[in-house]
Amino acid sequence: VTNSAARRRPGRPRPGSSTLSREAILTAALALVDKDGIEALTMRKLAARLHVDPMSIYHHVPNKAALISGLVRVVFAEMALPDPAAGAWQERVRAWARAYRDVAFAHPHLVLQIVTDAAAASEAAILISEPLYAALVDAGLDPAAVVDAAGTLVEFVHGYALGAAPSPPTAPTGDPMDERLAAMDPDQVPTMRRVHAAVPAGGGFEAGLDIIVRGIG
Amino acid sequence: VTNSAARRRPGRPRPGSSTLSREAILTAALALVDKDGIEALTMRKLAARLHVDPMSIYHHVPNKAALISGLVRVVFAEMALPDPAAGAWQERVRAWARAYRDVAFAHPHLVLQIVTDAAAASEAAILISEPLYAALVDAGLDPAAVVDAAGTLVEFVHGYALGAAPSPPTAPTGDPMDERLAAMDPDQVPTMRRVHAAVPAGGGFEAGLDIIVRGIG
DNA sequence: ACCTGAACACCGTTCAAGT
DNA sequence: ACCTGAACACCGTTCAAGT
Repeated sequence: VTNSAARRRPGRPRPGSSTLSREAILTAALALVDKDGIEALTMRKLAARLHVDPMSIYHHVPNKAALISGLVRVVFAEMALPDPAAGAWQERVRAWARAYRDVAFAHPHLVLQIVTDAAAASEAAILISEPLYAALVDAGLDPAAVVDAAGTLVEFVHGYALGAAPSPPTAPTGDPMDERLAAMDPDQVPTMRRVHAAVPAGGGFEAGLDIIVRGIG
Repeated sequence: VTNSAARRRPGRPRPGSSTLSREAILTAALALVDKDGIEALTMRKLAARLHVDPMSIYHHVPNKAALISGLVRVVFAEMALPDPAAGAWQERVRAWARAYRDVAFAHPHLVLQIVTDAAAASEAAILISEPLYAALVDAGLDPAAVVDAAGTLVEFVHGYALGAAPSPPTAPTGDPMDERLAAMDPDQVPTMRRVHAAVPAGGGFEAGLDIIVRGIG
């Protein structure tokens, strides 16, 4: 799918020779991001990977922002939708949330973009929500409650995925929460110290699902 | 707090003349970010604002990542903690969530950093959580339930704040959800169309709080 | 000790030139 | 039509030099 690295010459490629395409660009970009992180996604590095002049990319993608939102679109399209009508609504809601979380987890270096572009994102992002809405309607909720429940769940998944993602380049490589807590004046955070001493970790994603599903019903 | 713009000369500043400081740098950086967004925060632009050579900043801040995490720290320290023991636990939890959300809303261009750095962040981020933990303990929850409830709430606020924040530079300027939904094949998203036709907007933040508080109790 | 300026190794993107 | 390469206007950061 790339031009020959050995002899790269200007001009329209001869017919039959492999040609650059939007799809090839997106595939290579996603591989680059998955391997080396979003900050490694550079028009120049991407071009090198495709054995192409950096500027060639601009004939298939208007700019870098469009490239990244194209990646988000690809990732959404990959989401494995859970079986639409299997089991009680509670379990369908849970299955949907796990599937959505797994979209983000499948591309940890892209979580930030997935989460922040989701609203403005593609058809794919909307398509994905249909089974969630269906499960909530089957729960007997009225339309307003469906919208609220879906929004709450989505925002929880977003927050969770972001927290579990690898830190962005700007983030400080902080001590784990427990160490930091241990170093603080106990009088300032008495409840937190007591609670965290008893239960260091917490139930994570599933515990959050339990709370939200219970709050919906 | 800045050196004279008119005649900027090398060498140690004469005693008495105003001097660069970490605090002055953070203040100027936060003002810059609040006004023009995070992508406008450049060591060079920041230096220009301080009437200083770009490299002078590096004597007070090790690098740009540390500068940004310093901003997050400043913002957390600004959080107005709700009155610790006022009212029922439900209302205290709600008040805490609103206060935390408002930290993010006070600096919309910094939401991404606030949300992603929160875990690894400062003492301030931990201090802030104490009243939430206290309210949840007063609700009669055991330690494991406290950790789970706090985590769920925080992740919801993170997701919500991120969704409400101004789009990052990479995000596509998407059509609003409703337009996009209207343009899609009705057979693909029947439930969503029906629900959104009845209730376009949803209850937003407060609706989410209702669901989570109910799920906790 | 603290600030400066040139320099290095990068960026995204425009534009004219190739075939 | 599609790819190229030089060029422009930026970046963050190192390093030696100033006082």
